[in-house]
Amino acid sequence: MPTTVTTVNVNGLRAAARKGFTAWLEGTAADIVCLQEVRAEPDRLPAEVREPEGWHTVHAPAAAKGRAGVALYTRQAPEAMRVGWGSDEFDASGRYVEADLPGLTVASLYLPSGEVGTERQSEKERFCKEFFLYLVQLRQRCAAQGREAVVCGDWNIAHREADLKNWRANTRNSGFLPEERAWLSSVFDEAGYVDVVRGLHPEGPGPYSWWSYRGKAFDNDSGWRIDYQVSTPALAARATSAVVERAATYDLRWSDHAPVTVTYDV
Amino acid sequence: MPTTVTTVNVNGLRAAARKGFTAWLEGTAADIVCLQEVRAEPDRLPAEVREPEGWHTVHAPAAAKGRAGVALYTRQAPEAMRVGWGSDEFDASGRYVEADLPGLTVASLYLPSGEVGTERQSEKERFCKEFFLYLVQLRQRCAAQGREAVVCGDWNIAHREADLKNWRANTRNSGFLPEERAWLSSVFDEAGYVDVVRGLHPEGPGPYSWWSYRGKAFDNDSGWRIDYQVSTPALAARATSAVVERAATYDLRWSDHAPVTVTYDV
DNA sequence: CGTCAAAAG
DNA sequence: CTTTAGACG
Repeated sequence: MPTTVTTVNVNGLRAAARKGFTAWLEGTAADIVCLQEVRAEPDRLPAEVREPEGWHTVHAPAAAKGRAGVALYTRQAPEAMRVGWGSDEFDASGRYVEADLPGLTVASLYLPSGEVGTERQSEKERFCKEFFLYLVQLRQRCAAQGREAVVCGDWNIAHREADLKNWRANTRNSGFLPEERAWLSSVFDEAGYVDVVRGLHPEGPGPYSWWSYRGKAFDNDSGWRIDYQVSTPALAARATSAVVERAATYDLRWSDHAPVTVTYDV
Repeated sequence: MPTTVTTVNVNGLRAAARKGFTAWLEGTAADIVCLQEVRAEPDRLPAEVREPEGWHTVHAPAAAKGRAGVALYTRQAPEAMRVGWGSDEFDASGRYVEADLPGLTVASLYLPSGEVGTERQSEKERFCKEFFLYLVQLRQRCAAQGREAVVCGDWNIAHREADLKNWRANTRNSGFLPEERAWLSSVFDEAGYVDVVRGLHPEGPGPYSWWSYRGKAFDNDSGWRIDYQVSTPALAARATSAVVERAATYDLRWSDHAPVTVTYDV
C-alpha cells in the first residue's frame, strides 16, 4: 500500500493559500503533507486552510507572531503528536512537530536559516547540535517500537556541490558552509538516516527545491536543494518515486520553495 | 479659454499608479492636477509617475517616510512654487504646496485627519488655526497681484449635513465636529473663499468624494464630501462644471477618494 | 523580492 | 480595509 509524503516551505500560509496552495492541496495525491514557515497563529488562518475537509491537522506556531511555524496535515488521524523535542530554547520556536501514524513517525522541521558572523548563525549551530542528539534518540525509539521515521522539511543546508547551482560562490555563505555540510553528513553517516530524494536521484545537479525571490533566480534555475525527506534506512529502501513539483512559470509559484514529494511502498 | 483643475487624494501614489492612476492621468483632460497623500519620496516613485511626459511636477514630500506628501502636476510650467506657508510646525509635513501660473495661484492641501481625544486632533486644530491666517494672507497677496487663487485638496472636514451620508452618527467624530464645521464656515464667510463644487451643485446629498475602505461604504455610497476646491470669488464665478469622478465599481477604484474636477472659464 | 506586524488613516 | 516602513529571510 503506497503512502505519499510531501514537504513544502510555504513562506506564509496565508499568502500561499491566496496564490494557489489551496488548489494544490485539493489536487494532491499525498497522504501526508509537512508544512514549514506557516507564519500565522492557527486562529488567523481561514478555517478551510487551518483544517481542510478530509485532513487531520497539527499546528505548531512560533511564540513570536508571524515567524516560522510548522504543521502536519494527514489524511489519517495521528495516534500521537509532539511539538518540539524537549528543548528549552527551541520547543516554542515553531520549528519541529512530529506525529505517529501506524508504523510511521513523520516530522515537519524548519531548521533556522543563518547568516555568517551574526547571532542567527550561532542559533543555527545550537539548533543543529541539539537536534542531532534528538535524531539519535528518535532512531532508537522508533527501532524499539518497530516504527519507521521520516523527518521532512527545510533543513536550510545544501549537502553537496550538486545541491546548489553556484556552489563555488557560496562556500562562505550560510547554507553551504563546510561545517554545516559536515553536520548534515553526520546525520546520514553517524545517526544513520538516508537522504531519500538523493537516493532515488543519485545524479545532480538538483533537483533544487528553493529559488530566491531576488533577481532572476527562478528563471535561471539558480536554486538550492535544502528541503529533504530524511528517513530511516528501511523506509528509504521502500521509496519508489521522488519529484520536486517545480512550478511551470514564475507567476504560478505560491512559495519560493517547491513541494518535494516521495511515494513509499509500505 | 477653459482651465480644468482636478484634485484627488491618491492614498499612496505607488499603489494608485499600479491600480489605475497612470491610466487615469493619461486620459484626463485636466490642465492642473493636485495630489494628496503621495506617501513616497520622489526618488521612490517610478519616473513615469514622478514626472510624466507632458507635465511639470512639483513634489512636497513629508519629512516622515511613507506619510502625507502633496504634489502639483501642471501642463504649463509654473512661474513660482512654494512648499508650506512659513510654518515652523507644518512646512515639512508634506501638507501644502502652491504654484503660480499666469493669473492663478493653485495649491494642493492635505489637512490632517484627526481623532477625537488624541494628540492628532490637537494637531488638526493647530493646523487649522495657522492655516486660516495664511488663507487670509493668500487672498490679500493675490488681490494685490491681480491673481485668482484656488486651494484644492483633502480638507478632512465635511461642512454641512448634506456633505456626508450619516451625519447624525458622526456629530462627535473628527471630520464633522461642530468646531471643525464652524472653522470651515469661517474660511468661506470670514476669509472670503468659495466652495466651488457646492456652488455648482447647491443640492445635496453629496457629491461625496471619499468612501472608507472599511465595510461596504463604497457599495452603500456611505461617503463624505471632504475634498474641495476652495477659490477666490471671481474664479468661482467662472466655474462652468464640477464633477466627482466616482469609479463605476469597487474594483475599478485606485484610491479611497475620487477625483474632483472643475472647469473654469478663464 | 516577498511575507508579516504595526502604525496610520 | 488599505498603505507604508521595517524586520526578516
